[in-house]
Amino acid sequence: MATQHPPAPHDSTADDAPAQACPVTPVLDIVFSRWTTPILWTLHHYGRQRFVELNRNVGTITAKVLTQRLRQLERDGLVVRTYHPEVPPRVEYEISELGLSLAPLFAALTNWSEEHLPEVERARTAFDAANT
Amino acid sequence: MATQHPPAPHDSTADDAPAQACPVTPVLDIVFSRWTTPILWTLHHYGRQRFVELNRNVGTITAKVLTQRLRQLERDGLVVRTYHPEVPPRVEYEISELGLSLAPLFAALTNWSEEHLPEVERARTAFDAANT
DNA sequence: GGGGTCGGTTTCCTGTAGGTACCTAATATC
DNA sequence: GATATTAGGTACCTACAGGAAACCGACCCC
Repeated sequence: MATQHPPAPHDSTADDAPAQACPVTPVLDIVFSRWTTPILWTLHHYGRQRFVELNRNVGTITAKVLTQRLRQLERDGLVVRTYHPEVPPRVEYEISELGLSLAPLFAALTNWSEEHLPEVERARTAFDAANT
Repeated sequence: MATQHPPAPHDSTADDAPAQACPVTPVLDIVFSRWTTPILWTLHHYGRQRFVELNRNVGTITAKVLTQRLRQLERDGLVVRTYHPEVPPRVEYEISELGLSLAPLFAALTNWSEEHLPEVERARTAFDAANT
């Protein structure tokens, strides 16, 4: 599960600790593990949706992976799953209040993207040009 | 290289496009691909460092992966590599100005972490308790 | 001439994320 | 009775990221 970033947490004994102390690491596994941002974004953009809708609206994700990610997001309290025991079963997903609290973070992200992405682009072409 | 998030970019034709249009996706590959945050954090925390120092200061990363990530970060313009053609070669890495522009983003991240991580913790234990 | 240092590079090997395909229960429709 | 539907679950397989270890060149020390 915690395969995305450095291995062991740490007892946070201040300064001899290397980058495990990097304070953002745990958040990344929660919010920025693969597919989670597109899912959250889709839920935020289209509102509450059932499984198949979500499956269509998020890009090319397969049903298996979608359920995996949704379980994780549900476990972390970022999305709410409501199951209706009807005859063709109906399940709806929506963003939780905790999930909505990520909004400023996403805003900061898009903001940085708008301001600095072209600069990254330029750096890349310059780098590639320098290494013929 | 772009293995972390949804497949193809998109010509951004507004509304029929699904989650590829998620505006944060490209930034994630740049800033939040594996090991990049610990590296950036270490460079920011300890200042300019040479390769072996960095290798020690970032947690358990291997030299191979460290060079890969540093190349990527250099190419994206987030770190600056200075090579001194001395006898035991000396190479120093430091955060670029563009890299420093990520500071508010990291701040937002740590801020969210401090405010909401316990809530995630609670959600997890509640979820695990509900699924005996 | 043997060993050490620095900044990598190369080769080999493995774990695992993720894809494909097929299965289910319960009903409704044809 | 055949077929479709929903929300997944399961088995199998593959690709690739990343770890381990050996190697390198140019010089220094001993």
